[in-house]
Amino acid sequence: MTTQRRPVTMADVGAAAGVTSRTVSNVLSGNKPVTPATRAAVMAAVRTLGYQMNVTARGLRTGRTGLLTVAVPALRMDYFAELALAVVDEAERLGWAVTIQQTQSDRERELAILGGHDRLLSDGLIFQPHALGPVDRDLLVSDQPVVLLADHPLDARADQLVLSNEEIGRAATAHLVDRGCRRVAMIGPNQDPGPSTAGTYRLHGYARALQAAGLPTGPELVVEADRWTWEGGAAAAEDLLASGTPFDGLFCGNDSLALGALHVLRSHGLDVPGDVAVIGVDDVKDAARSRPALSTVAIDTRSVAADAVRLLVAQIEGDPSYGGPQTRLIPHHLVQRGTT
Amino acid sequence: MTTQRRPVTMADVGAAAGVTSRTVSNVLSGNKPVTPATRAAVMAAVRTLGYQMNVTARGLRTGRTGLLTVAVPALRMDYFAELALAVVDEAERLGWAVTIQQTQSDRERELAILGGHDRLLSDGLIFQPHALGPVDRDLLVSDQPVVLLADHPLDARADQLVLSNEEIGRAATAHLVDRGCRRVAMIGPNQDPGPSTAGTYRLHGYARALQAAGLPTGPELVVEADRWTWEGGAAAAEDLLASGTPFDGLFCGNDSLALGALHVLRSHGLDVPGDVAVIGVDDVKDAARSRPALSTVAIDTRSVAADAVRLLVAQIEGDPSYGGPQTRLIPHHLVQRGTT
DNA sequence: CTGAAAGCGCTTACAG
DNA sequence: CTGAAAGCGCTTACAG
Repeated sequence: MTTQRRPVTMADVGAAAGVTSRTVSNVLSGNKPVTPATRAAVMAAVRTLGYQMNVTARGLRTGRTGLLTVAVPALRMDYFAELALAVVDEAERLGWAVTIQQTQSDRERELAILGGHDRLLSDGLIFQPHALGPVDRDLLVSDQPVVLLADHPLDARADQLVLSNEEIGRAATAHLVDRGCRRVAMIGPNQDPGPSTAGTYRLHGYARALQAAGLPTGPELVVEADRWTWEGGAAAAEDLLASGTPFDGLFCGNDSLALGALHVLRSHGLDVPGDVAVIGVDDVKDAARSRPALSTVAIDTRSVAADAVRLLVAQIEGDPSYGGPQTRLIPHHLVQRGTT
Repeated sequence: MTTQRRPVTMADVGAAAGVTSRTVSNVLSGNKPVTPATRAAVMAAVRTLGYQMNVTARGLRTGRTGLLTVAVPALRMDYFAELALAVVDEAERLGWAVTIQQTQSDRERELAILGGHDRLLSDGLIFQPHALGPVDRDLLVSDQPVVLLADHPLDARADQLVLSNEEIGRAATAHLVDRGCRRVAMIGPNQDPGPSTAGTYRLHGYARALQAAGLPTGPELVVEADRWTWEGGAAAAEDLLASGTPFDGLFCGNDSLALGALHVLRSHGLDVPGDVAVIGVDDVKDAARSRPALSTVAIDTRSVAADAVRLLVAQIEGDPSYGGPQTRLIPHHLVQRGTT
């Protein structure tokens, strides 16, 4: 059925319709006015010959591919998966397609993508660095349009949407204190892949909230989690319980950790929030569906994605309303549910 | 910082290194042997000038983009989101990037993507039809490499990975019967978007299992769900409870429905599996994490994705081991957990 | 409103 | 192993 014949070109269509490829191009792109009769003849030839535009050739000529790239650490992590899919959805709305790249939090890979060495077939990049930190800010300059999603403001001339991570940690912890917790543990900070991850900032906020309330802090209350996943949270909660450290509140670096920890706490017969109150960060879909439903500091990935796509497209298209690189804080808000 | 200068080309690199663009191409592609001295000179020039390959130009010349497209009904549905992301992950492993398209189960959009009219910048397509059915099989022929993920075998000359949907419905229902259920309800079948969706086939299997066991069937036991989502399952379960129809087993068309229904059943004070046993289909990530954990008929999206990518790449590359279009059944297996 | 021609930046037979 | 040149299939100033 699929005989290997030479693909139909605009010249072929033009020949069949009695015009040149230029007119075919004008008809299909709609860039230039064309008489109705010519348009009809061209469209008829398109159908007869089964013409399909060679998008690569157009891309070479126009310098546009119609593609955006979104690069996240790993899709295995619910938050990044939801974020990447939200970007796909928002971009589609504006007529752009998206390719998803995983950096695996690998420093070399992040540098390659940002620097454009691992040149991707796309017109712009939405990038969430994970292994790169403030030290690397000079590298964060590239000639490709880029929007950074950052865990802290970077001193880079690039559009960035920045989480208020310390404030998020403080707000979550303060909420636990407000709910009566006196010994608040935390699951989340990790050494790898870098010193500038969300966990470190959220830890600072956690410590600040406890100090402000005159409550105890200490290394025995803080458990590392290598992977910010459900499994990572479950394992960390097991460790925390095994350590024997008493605690009546638990702040988890994100919802995936919190949901895993919640599962373990209840499996050990603890009442949540009676024995331990639990709070996470992100408001992933599952947060509202757990039993009890998870309290969290919500980050609206849909609006992050929408802002990122809008900013990126404005850069790419040279939109006059685009006033140059800017840094915006990503809003967050507390959502109280059953676990606190 | 980002001054708009003419981008560096291979000719520029060649000029700086004292060779022509042909040699630069040979060095960067590795297609032809090059003397070490020449290679070193070229690489030095690449670094000095900050050369970045124009991938679009290469694509026009070679006829390859290095991109695959995966088109699913909607990312809002967990199963399709997990499937699309699994394709991204598996393709990355083989050195391909992926763009994700949503059809929104729209017939016109499905036809456009399949027919190649909405020509996408990619070398091949992994496609899950939702609105198209057996009636449309003639349309399922396109000149682009394609792998279909289907709810029923299509009479199309294309690679297809097909779910055994009727058998899945039968196995799930038979499991409930084995566990002692005598009045088994089902949530799932829907009229829209087409008559050939998974729900219809799974309903047949459900009915067959009940008849084989000599157990009652009937319209009052079957609740439609417009959307196969958590919310759809919750709403359907509310309807079922409100109808007053007694039931001690519940087969849901997929896990998302089942998890939503489970939530509602427990909110109404019902014991699962004591009062009602529940089973779903897919084995999405959340299935293992609910309380009680959800029994299900597991479909391994990772292996589906891996097979689809492998088949598609074999087609694209004209792999001699590729023996032409074939139909493969996607394996499934029962996973018993806490809800049955 | 349309034709003839140039050119986007690569890769690849054709020579040497 | 390398140079000079053609060509992939479009879009777009240049003429008319």
